Amino acid sequence: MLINELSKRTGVTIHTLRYYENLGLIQGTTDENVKTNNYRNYDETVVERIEIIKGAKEVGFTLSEIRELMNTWFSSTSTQEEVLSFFEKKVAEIDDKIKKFRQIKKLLEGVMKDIGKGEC
Amino acid sequence: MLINELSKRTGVTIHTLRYYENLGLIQGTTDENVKTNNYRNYDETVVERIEIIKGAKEVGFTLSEIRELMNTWFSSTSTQEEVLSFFEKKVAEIDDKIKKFRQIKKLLEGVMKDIGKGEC
DNA sequence: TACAAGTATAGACTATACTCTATACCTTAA
DNA sequence: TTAAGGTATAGAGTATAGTCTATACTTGTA
Repeated sequence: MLINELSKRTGVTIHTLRYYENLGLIQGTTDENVKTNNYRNYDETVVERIEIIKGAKEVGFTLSEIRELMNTWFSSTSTQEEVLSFFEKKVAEIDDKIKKFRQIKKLLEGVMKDIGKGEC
Repeated sequence: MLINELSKRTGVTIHTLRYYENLGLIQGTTDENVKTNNYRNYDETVVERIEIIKGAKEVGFTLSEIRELMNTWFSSTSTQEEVLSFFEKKVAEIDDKIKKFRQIKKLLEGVMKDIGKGEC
């Protein structure tokens, strides 16, 4: 698919998709048979990558962290140990964030309970 | 305490503290008896507010969301219903983020398991 | 009293993640 | 074939959240 369809499929604007492509987060392929243009084609794996990007962004990863994560994921130059330790680090970070979320949530719910009782 | 001590107590730089004060996230008081300067004093409640800011930032709230949250929290102009619905909305957002974190974590752990088995 | 260190204010600068504009070229349907 | 709409590239502009610099005034200690 071309960039327009990719944009519609993912809900990400064309501008942002090009921005991601410049950063190396996604990669389209040009058709070797067509020499007249430089139109890039994007397949289903690109759609998947964008879904990963969207999810990872929502939970607080920066674009460069996401690039690092995906490069590690899809790379064959890293050793198993490198990949494992990178992912373990990320999982630990996620656990930490979940813990912080729970604390804030508890705090908010505590205040809500007090309000309900008219103690505020 | 003055801004230097506040900075040391909270681990937030003086520059950032002034930035927060400009945004209305914290508020120091000037001593009425001292007319020669405009030095601001910060009490323990300011330290607490900064701890709230730090926590909320870590779980992905923007500074303006935090300001809104704290204004609602400390305000007496909002009705109970307003405060409750604001907090309920935030708790729902947190639940959503925790869910997303779990998904990403599961994804990462799935890959790690595959790597462990040598399936990658 | 001199001077180093602290404080306040304003404004410039930076990084991240877009978002938009200009320009130019390509494709396709009427 | 021409005009509308799609695509690529470069670069400018925006918002958020700092971070730094310059300037000027204040305070406390030697």
